[in-house]
Amino acid sequence: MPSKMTGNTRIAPSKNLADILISRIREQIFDGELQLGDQLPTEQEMAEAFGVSRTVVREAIAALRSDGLVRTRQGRGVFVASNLDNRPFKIDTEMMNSAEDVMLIMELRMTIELEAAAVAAERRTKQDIAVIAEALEAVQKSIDIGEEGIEADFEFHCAIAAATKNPYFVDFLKYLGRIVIPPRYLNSAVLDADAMHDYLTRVQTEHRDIEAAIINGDSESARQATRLHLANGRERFRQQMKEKTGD
Amino acid sequence: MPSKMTGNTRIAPSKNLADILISRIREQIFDGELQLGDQLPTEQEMAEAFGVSRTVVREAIAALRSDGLVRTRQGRGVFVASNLDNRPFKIDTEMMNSAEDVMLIMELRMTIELEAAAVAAERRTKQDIAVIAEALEAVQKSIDIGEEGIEADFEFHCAIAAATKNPYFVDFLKYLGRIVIPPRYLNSAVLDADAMHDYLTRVQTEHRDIEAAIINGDSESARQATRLHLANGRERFRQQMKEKTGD
DNA sequence: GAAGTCAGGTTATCCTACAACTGGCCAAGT
DNA sequence: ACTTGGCCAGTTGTAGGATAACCTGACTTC
Repeated sequence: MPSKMTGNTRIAPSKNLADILISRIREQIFDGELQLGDQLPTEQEMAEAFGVSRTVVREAIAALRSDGLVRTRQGRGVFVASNLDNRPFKIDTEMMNSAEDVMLIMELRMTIELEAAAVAAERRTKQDIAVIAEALEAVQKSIDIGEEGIEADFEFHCAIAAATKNPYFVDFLKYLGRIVIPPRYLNSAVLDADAMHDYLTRVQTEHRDIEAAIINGDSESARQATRLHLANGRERFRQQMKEKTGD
Repeated sequence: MPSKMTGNTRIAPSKNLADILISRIREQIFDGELQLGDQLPTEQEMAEAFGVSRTVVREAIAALRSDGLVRTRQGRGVFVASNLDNRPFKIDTEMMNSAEDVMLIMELRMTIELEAAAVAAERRTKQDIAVIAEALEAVQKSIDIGEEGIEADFEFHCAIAAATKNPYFVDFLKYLGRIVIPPRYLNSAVLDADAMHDYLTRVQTEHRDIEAAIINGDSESARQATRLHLANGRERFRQQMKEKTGD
C-alpha cells in the first residue's frame, strides 16, 4: 500500500451481492433468455440458485422493479414487464472511454441545441429574452474575471431551451449537459490570458448572434447562427484532440 | 359491473412500502432537501422515521443505489451521490395526459429524425443504403396489404439513424419511439380504403425523397425532405386532434 | 512521526416468522 | 347451468433478531 495514497483515491468498493444479482437478471432480460411477460423463478428458488439469502434477492428485485424491468404480484410471482416502455434512456458514462464517444454525445447534444434555438425563436416571450440576456451577461462576467464561463455558457443554452416551452428539450439538454460539457476553449495551457480572453470574446459574439436571431423571432437565422457556433466549437475540440494524440 | 368489462381493465396493484420510500427519498434529493454528497440518516433511523422495518429501507436504498442516486459505504453510511451523472433520462409516461404532451415529445423526436437524416447523408455506406431501401420496401408491403405501416415506418427512421454511425442517435430514437408513435395517418374511420392507400402512397413518396437525398450524400436536401415530411405529418396529427376535440 | 491496535458505528447478509394477496377449486344456492 | 362464497396452496411483503464485514478515528507503542 503506497504511503502517498490519499483519501480521494480510495479504491471503490466492489459491488455487493444485490448489485451483482441486479446485473445478472438484467442481462438475462436483455439477452433474450427471459422474454417479455415471462415469470421469473420464485424468490426462494433464485436465492438457492444464486447461493444468496432471500433478502439479497428481494433487494435486487426491488431495484429492477423500480427500473420498470419487472412487475411483482404478491402471491403470484415476479414477471418480466410486458413492455419496456418504462425503461429510461441512459448513457453509460463508465463506457465512455474515448474522445470518439464524447464527440458522438456532443453531436446529439448539438442536435438538441440547434433545433432548440429555432423553436425558441418562434415561441420566446419577453421574459425568455430577458433570461437569455441575463445568461449572456453571466457568461461575460465569467470571462471578465478570467474564467472560461463554461457553466454560464451551458446556462445560456438552457435558457434557450426553456424558451422552446418544451420541457422535454430542457430536461434532455440538462441530462446531456451533465454528461458532456463541450470544451469551447483551446487547451488553457497553450494560450496566455490575453489570447484566451480574445478567443472567448469571439465565442461571445457568436452567442450574441444567436440571441439576436431569437429576439427577432427568426428561426432560420437562429438555426444558422447556432450551427455556425456549434461547428466552430466542434472544430476547436477536434483540433484539441488531434494535438493531444500527437503527444 | 358492466358485462362488457374485459380483463385488460384490471385495477393496478398499489405500490408497496419500498416503492413509496424510493419516491420519498428521490424527492428529497431532487427538491434540494438533500444535497450532493450529503449523508442520509442511518438505515435504522430511516426505518424509525418512516415507520417501516429496516428491510424495507434496505430495499429502497438498493434501488436508489442501482439508479446511481446514492452510494453506500459499509460501516459509514449512505450518501447522496457526489454527482448525478448516472441518473437516466426518463419521460414519465404516466404523466403524459394530454395530446399537448404527445406533441411536445413528438417535437423532440422530430428533432432527432431531422438531424439524423442530414448526418446519415454524410456518413452512409452502401450497406446503410441497402438497409434503408429494405425498410422502405417493408413500408410498401405493409401498405399493399392494407395496413398503415406504422412499425415499418419507424424501422425506416431507425435505419436512417443507424446510418449516422452514432449509436446515441439510434438508442434515443428507439427510446422515444417506444413512447410516441406519431400517427401519420388520418383517422382510419374517416377514410375509405382507397383514400387511405392514396394517402399512404403520398407519405411513401416523401420517404423516397428522403432516401434519394441520403443516397446522393446531400445533407441539406435530406434535411429539407425530412422537415417537409415531418411538418406534413405534424399537420395531419394537429388536424386529427382538432377534429377529436370538436366531438 | 510512523505503525499498529482497538473500539465504535454502520452497512451487508442471513435467518425465522407471520401477514397479505392471488388464483384455482369445490360446494351451496338460485 | 350459472353465480357466489369459502377454502387452500403458493408466493410475495414485512418485521425483527443475529452476526459478519467494513471503515474511520483515537490511542498506544516504538
